[in-house]
Amino acid sequence: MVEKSTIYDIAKELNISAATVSRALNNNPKISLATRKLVEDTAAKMNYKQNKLALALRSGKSNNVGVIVPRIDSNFFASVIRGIEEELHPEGYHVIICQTHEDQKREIENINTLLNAQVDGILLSISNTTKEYENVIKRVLNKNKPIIFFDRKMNVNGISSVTINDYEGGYAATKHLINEGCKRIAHLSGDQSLEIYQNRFKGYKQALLDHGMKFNEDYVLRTKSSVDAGIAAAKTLLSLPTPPDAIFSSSDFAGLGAIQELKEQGVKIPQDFCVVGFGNEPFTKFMELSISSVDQSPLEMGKMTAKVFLEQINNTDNLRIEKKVILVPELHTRKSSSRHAN
Amino acid sequence: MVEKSTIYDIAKELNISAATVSRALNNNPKISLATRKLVEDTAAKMNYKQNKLALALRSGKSNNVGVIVPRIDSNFFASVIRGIEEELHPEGYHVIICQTHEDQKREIENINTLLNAQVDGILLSISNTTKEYENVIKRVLNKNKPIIFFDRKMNVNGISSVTINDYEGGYAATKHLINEGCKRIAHLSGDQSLEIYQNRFKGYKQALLDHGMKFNEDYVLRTKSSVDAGIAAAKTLLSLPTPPDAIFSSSDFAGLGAIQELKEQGVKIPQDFCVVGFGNEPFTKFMELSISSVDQSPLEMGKMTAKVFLEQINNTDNLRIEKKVILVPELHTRKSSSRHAN
DNA sequence: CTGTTAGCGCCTTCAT
DNA sequence: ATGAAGGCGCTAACAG
Repeated sequence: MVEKSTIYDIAKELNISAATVSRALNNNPKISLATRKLVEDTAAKMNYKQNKLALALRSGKSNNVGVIVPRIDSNFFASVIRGIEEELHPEGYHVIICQTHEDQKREIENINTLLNAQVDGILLSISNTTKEYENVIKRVLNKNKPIIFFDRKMNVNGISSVTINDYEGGYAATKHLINEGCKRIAHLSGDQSLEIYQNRFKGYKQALLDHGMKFNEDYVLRTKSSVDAGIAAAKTLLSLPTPPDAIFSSSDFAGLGAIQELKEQGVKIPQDFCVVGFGNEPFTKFMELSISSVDQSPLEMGKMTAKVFLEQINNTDNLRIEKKVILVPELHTRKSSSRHAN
Repeated sequence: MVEKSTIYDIAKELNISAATVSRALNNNPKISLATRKLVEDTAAKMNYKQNKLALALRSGKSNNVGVIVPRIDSNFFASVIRGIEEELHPEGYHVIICQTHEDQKREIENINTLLNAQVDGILLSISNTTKEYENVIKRVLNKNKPIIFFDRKMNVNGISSVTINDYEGGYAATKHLINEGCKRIAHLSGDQSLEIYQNRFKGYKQALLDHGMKFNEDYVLRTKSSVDAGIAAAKTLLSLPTPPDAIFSSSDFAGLGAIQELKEQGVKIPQDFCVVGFGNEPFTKFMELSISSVDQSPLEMGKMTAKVFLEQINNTDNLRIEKKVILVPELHTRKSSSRHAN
């Protein structure tokens, strides 16, 4: 058994040309049934496997797609990637993963490396927004390779994106708290340089105003997405002269931290204080005091992102498509905010 | 600005040969400083980027590594992949992700696709064990490409693996329960066709015997790794004539389900019943009644797997190395099994 | 229906 | 110090 065989090896074996072998293997119609059969059998016998690298070099198509995320070990991003992979796999594409760790330098570096590796497209959730960054993005566009944002996007002309309606998510969460009778709703607002957090904040604010409630700056705390940040935030809020009676957290982790601190201080949830998070992390459902949260349907988002990429790559007319897909978030109400019968 | 340039474009621009350009760009010592500088500047000006695909075809080295996992959206596998990526990225390798969904057919298919894509190695956590499968694995070995198992391995000659000591994990968890005073310890044992679950089971059994406790077949339930399976298992156990007073679950999810059912039936944890899980999923720590669990240090496992791969690939002598790395599991005791002061 | 040729972009002998 | 040539493995255009 030969360890590695090329179409040339098969050709030599059969005393025919490599081109014929190639044609036979690729189901080219103008090949006699006899030779096709012969070639196929010999290929199998010699354990021939097509070298996709050579094919890629020749065709200019690698069938690889780069995916860039801040980190992969978060339920959200892992699920998005799962969706992407599941949608792309049947189409013969491979997914190459890169992490940025929220570091913009690494993000730009990753984009360049992926381009050098000749990926057919890049799907990414940005870490940051600057002018320099925008230029790099545009360079990708110039190469005529699809680049698609998911979740964390940036407004650049000609670039498609798949996001959820964060505004609506923030609005729904806040409205729900209002319906539960909460009067002073605080907000843990995340990194405001990112659109997603801006929009959750806007939704929160608008919901307050639409329901005749006063917007209070003191109730808005900029927090990181971590349990500790949530604990700290709750401490701050509870020490206010007039503490709030509810929190809409833009992050489940911060929400969890807040709940821990509230309990620590003997605050009764949901009777005296309600909490809603964002992200629908698995743990929100598992807790004894389950946490209400806004679901971002990451699997769906991944699949949709992949679909937009496929549309774009299969778009033979040369016109550039710009598609903005906005998924609808879904509020899952759980114990942490359910005062009425459940 | 040219959209795409090759060394030939640079050569033409400077009226020199492509070979010289290549040499200059690759820091070949026998190039005059003048031309090198010239080439570098022009390359920058023309926005030249090396085509890694061509390089890969020529050198037979793609700098891609395939990683095959049952699924990516579990904390464990996502963390392992993170570790792999972090270790491999600085070395210039890319990580290509494939999911099997525990389907052996897809696993074999994935291996073949990765080989055709000319990856430099394959890191995988197997889904299943059959003779056919073993043959495919051997075929990879014959190609002289490193293949490394992590977590879920299979004993094949010449293949390295990185695992944790599941036996020890099971032993420690069980011993801990004994120390807490539990007398009738049950075990939710997972898919016994996989080594990891076999070993956790063995550790459990041996711990019982070593401490003069009786091993009771009725207390061992084969369960899937899911909350529902845990609920069902708890129901079964509680309906026994002599129900157990503790559970060592080979899965955190099943452990969680069991806890939910125990509470449902009014059993007091940890006073009347202790539970220890396996995997140290994030939620085990977050619960109000936090769940004791055995940590598998997935990040470490990923990094170690990558290191073993690098060792193997950089091993110039042709001798085949077989390395079995076994990480030490760490029991995190939490409320679900802490009767004594915490 | 099949063979010949050429080229994707790169690097590396072998010359000079 | 540089150039010319060939080949990694594949397919598509051009011949017949």
